[in-house]
Amino acid sequence: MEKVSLPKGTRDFGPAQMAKRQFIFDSIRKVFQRYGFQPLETPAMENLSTLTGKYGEEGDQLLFKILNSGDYLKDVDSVKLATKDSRLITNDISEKGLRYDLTVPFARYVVTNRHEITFPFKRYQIQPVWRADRPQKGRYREFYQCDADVVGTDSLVCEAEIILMIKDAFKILGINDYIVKINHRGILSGLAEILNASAKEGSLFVAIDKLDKIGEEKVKEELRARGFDGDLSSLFETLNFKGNTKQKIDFLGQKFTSSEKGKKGLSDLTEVLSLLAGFGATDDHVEFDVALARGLSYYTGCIFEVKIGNVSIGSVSGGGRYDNLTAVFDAKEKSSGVGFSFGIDRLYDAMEELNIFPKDARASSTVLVAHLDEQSFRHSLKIVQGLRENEISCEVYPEPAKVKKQLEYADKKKIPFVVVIGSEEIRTETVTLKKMETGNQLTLSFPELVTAMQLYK
RNA sequence: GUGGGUGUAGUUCAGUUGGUUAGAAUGCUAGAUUGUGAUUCUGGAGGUCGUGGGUUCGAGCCCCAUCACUCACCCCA
Repeated sequence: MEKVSLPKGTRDFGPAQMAKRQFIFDSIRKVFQRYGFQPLETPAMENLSTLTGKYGEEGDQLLFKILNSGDYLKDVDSVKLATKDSRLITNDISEKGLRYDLTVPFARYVVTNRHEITFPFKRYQIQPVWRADRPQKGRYREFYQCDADVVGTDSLVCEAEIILMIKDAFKILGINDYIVKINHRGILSGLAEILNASAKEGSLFVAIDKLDKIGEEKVKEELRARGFDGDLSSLFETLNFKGNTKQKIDFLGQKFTSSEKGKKGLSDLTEVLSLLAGFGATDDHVEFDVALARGLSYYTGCIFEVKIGNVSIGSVSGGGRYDNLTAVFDAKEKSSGVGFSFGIDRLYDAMEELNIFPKDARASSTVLVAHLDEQSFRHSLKIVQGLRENEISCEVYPEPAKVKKQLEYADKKKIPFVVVIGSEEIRTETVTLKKMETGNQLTLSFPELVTAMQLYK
């Protein structure tokens, strides 16, 4: 057994995986830029005070904390230390933590740089985040998020554009079977009002969010366990209502006659769909799901979640509108924001499961130049350089070796073409080009080789 | 934090009620083929059976502990 290993929940990405990952990164980056978002990067670590308290009690426990440098125990109160309760001394020995998501560092950035920022500010950010929870399928301790957020406008155009960006990205990635679920925090509040349960919204939402996963009976059980003992039939009548988005909105309109929050939610949704139509887009793949609940501690408006069909992976993207994210850093700062995030690692897992990565998601050379002896090795250097001048990625086998060995190398690295140089080729000023896939080979002049390779590209 | 499952060759896994020298596939390596890979044939290397203890004449197999990995719950991308 190897003694060296990786921390739990972290992974290496070899060349084959990186080619696929970069295909996803590039596709998403392209979409973000197409919609006018600008790149931003923030440090891997933030002050712990920036991070704590933003993700709920559960989230605080999942933060990776960084031990202070130096003799960090020296000044810790000896009474506290004697309790052996590590939570009591966390703040004394750690003042930095790894970021848990990209939204909070973004809010911190907006507050720190507000004088330089032109609002509405649209930024995208593709960086790793870290969570100290127990890894399982589709869940890692280090993973990438690809966030796009707009801060400083209430316009529902942003919501509509989020839907458009998700559709665009999935089109480029070749994912056809997916659902963009949309709901509104106001609609959830409306449901709670009808049940006279506004005081314990949180546990209501967490329970109904599991509806499609565990079923109606289990949700009822959980609700009763959480103290909802009244009549639940109206709630489930609403949750189970079948129909298209417009029918759902009409149906809820009758329920929400007395709920201002509910009505606001419905009018926002209606407007988002209307704007979507204004862009000339359909609402294909978009589903209004009354049971969708997420990010309860900070979302205030529309909420989104994206699921891919026929894969065992949870949601691959999510987002929503938060009215007061920056207010947690500065009470005077109340910029409304809206954004969403792609989970790259889950997209990767889903695409791998569906086997839909393009065949040419490859990052190796197009051509390997092989040689037979010292003289042809020298000659092959000129060939390689000539190919590079024509922007064809290629490499020369770096030492004398049997042709067999050089071809095996090309085969293993999935290099599609090999140019063989020997005394015959030098004498006639030609090259022998072999296509690895078929084994066919032909004799070409150098300009013909360049043309052939450019056509292939 | 709670609960299941699995640890045997580089990798994926067999291994009978406990019985002598622990196997296969694949990969690696050398050759058949001194200008041709992937396909074919022949040979070779590679294992402290996760670790520590116990039961037994005898343990890969049974018992205990421990570690690692993995799946699920809570929560989340």
